[in-house]
Amino acid sequence: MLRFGTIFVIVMNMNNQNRAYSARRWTKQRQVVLEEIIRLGCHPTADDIFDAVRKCLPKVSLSTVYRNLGILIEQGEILEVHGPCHELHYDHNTTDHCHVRCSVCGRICDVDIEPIDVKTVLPAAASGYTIEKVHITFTGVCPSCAAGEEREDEKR
Amino acid sequence: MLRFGTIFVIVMNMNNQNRAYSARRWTKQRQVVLEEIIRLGCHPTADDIFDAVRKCLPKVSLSTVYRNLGILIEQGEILEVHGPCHELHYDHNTTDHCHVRCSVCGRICDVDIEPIDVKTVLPAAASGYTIEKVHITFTGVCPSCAAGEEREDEKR
DNA sequence: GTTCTTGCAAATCGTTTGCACAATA
DNA sequence: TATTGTGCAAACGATTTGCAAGAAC
Repeated sequence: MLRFGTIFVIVMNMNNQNRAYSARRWTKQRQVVLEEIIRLGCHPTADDIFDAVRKCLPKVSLSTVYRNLGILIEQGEILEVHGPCHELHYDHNTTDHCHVRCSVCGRICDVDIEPIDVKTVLPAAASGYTIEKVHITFTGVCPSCAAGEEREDEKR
Repeated sequence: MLRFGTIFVIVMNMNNQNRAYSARRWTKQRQVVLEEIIRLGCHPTADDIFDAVRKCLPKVSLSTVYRNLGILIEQGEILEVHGPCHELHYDHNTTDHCHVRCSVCGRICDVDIEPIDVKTVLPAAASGYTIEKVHITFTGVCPSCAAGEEREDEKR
């Protein structure tokens, strides 16, 4: 899926034949979804976000959370991150950065390294490709799991 | 999920209380699944593999394909790769390598670059983490889609 | 007042599981 | 012959969609 950042409003309405433009309304639900992603920090799943949002807005529905996640992604406010399982995680840090995924607890954290200079590896890498993005994800054991790894492993 | 390569036989039977060991049988279905992944090349999905296998074995079921994909992963014969959508792709190239994902056609290809020297970025990257793996995925437009991109885009 | 957004329920998609029968070692 | 693997159907979890009522502009 291509992402267009802030020009989403045009993309969003490609099958809305009669109108060239459709404005988004800023709703309480969307605001709380975004706030909770930021507050929760370490890359929550849709379900984590749903639980958090429900504390503010008890009547919110899961589909509203999903719809707003989609909108926030298109607006470039958040990013999708693939977790170790088959669920997506959401990240409010939209700058270029990498992720570390703990293979024990499954938590995903940001890595603030100097982005590897992709241009130096690209020509050999993918001849003919026009590269738009690079995703780098490390998998390993986080400090807290390393400290108590036996215990963590026994739990599963 | 941790992978243990060829020692899977022990891991596989953790809840098979009475036996310490369980041998895998080499079935026609498993063989064809592996053959088709190799033949199809460019990282097929479970469904692609199912379609291909069905041409050899018309009565095969999708669950058999999934079960054998799981077994082949545990045996270290193939790898899972996250695609652009919510489906998994499978890769018979189990050496260290990167992927390029075309944002137009969605195809995933291998990138044979000299793996970036992870050790040089690691200490700063994830202090305290014991890194086991690095996944690098490029997103871009492949040569064939770049040539006919307008047409491809119109199709959707 | 228009039309975007919501909440609900039902649908969908990819994947997994339970079970009786078939195949492998 | 013992036990693994299969095919089928039904279950599953994550996500999406249709629709009528509600909210934003």
